[in-house]
Amino acid sequence: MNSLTEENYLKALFNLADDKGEVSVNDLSKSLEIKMPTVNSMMKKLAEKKLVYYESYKPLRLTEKGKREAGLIIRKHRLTEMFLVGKMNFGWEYVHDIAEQMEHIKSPEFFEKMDELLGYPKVDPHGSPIPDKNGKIALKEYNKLSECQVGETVIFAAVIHTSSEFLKFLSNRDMHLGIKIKIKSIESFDKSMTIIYGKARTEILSNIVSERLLVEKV
Amino acid sequence: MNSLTEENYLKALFNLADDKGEVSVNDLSKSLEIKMPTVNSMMKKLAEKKLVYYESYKPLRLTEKGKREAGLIIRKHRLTEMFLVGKMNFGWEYVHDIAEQMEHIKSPEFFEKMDELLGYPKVDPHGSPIPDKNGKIALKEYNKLSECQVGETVIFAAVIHTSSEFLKFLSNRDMHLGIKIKIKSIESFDKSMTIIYGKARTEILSNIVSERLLVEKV
DNA sequence: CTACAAAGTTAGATTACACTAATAAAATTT
DNA sequence: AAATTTTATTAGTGTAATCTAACTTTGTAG
Repeated sequence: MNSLTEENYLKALFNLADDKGEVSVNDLSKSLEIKMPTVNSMMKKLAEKKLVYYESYKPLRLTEKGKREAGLIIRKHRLTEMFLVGKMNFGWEYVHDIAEQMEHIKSPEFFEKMDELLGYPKVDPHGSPIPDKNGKIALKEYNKLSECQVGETVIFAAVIHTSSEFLKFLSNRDMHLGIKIKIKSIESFDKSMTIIYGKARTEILSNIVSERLLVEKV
Repeated sequence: MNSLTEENYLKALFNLADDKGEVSVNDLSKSLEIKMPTVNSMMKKLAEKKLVYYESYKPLRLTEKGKREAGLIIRKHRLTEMFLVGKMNFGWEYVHDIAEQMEHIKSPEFFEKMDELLGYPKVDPHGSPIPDKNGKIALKEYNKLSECQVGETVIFAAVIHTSSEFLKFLSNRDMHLGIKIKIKSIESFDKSMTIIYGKARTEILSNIVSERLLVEKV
């Protein structure tokens, strides 16, 4: 059994992994706000437990076992978020901090029940996929809204780097997952984007915003 | 803010307190399965934090502040148990272990929402009172079934020392909170009790069992 | 009322997880 | 290619929460 601390390292490793699955000690240190020497020794410990491949001065990688355990923690986090929004009427901007604590609860039955009551959802309230019972995560073929062209119509599918302020910003403009968005124009000097959605509603989004919105092409 | 460990000591102190509010180091040690010297030093720490009155070789007592904080943890525990039974369809024998973990979650909004969704319940699924938002617990005037007389009719109101095996034992016999129980006879040699309840159902309960059932006189 | 047992305390060791300071390796800039 | 910066590691320290062993105080049984 892994400690709460170990679980937090595993989750951060999973979330920071690039396409090769590699993470630097430095990035992990910054993400967890824990100094590098502490991270370094924890990596040796996780390597002992066969959760991480560790070699001096090389990037870190989760083992299959590590990926599985991280995936299961993320599964608990995202199921909880879904439950809080779907069954307890929380707004999507309030659920992260609670899920951050609930994800460490040891009780397969509890999360099984949540999953069942929710009807086995595939994504969480922010559009992120929920890993399956083996910790496997389906990777979605989404595009950033910022990379779409003028004239395209897309479906708003997920948000990345979901701070509660940003989520409130979206809610205030009635921008919910699933809505259709048409790109009316893009300013060349700052890449700000004018979009149309809902009942002929128009908004101008800065590039900072459009980079955080993931969409599906129709 | 108290650590998870400190919270567990506070809760145990609250639950073990006798009518004077006194707890011995020894009892606390046994209850937590933590050796006496460890308990001893933790008591000094909690005394520093004004949560416990501590004097060498004297029984322990929670301060008002300590009682409040313990009560609030128990509130979270019992609200969770109620939620698991009432909103997630768990049997009453399965909820203790999950609540034991959830009671440490820091999020007033989460428990507020639970309370609201449950319609502000006064007792948990085992009949134990739920402390209010100030950690104050209403004390109930229940009697042990074992102390009732032949011929009396009482209402089953709560269980004490609720192990999951014992709760299953009761469920298997359709003995749920709120049912009427009539005492038909008591054997003098072992105090075993023959009762009638439900649809003219008869059962014989050992004294061990009847001591754990709390009832209200009608 | 003394002796022994039970309960409580003190002292010192251990483990997990964090830190700072110093050092070493790798990457980048000039 | 050398110098500099960034990243990574090692060594040593601190705190929280646990333990065992040894000692002290309190309560009780003869």
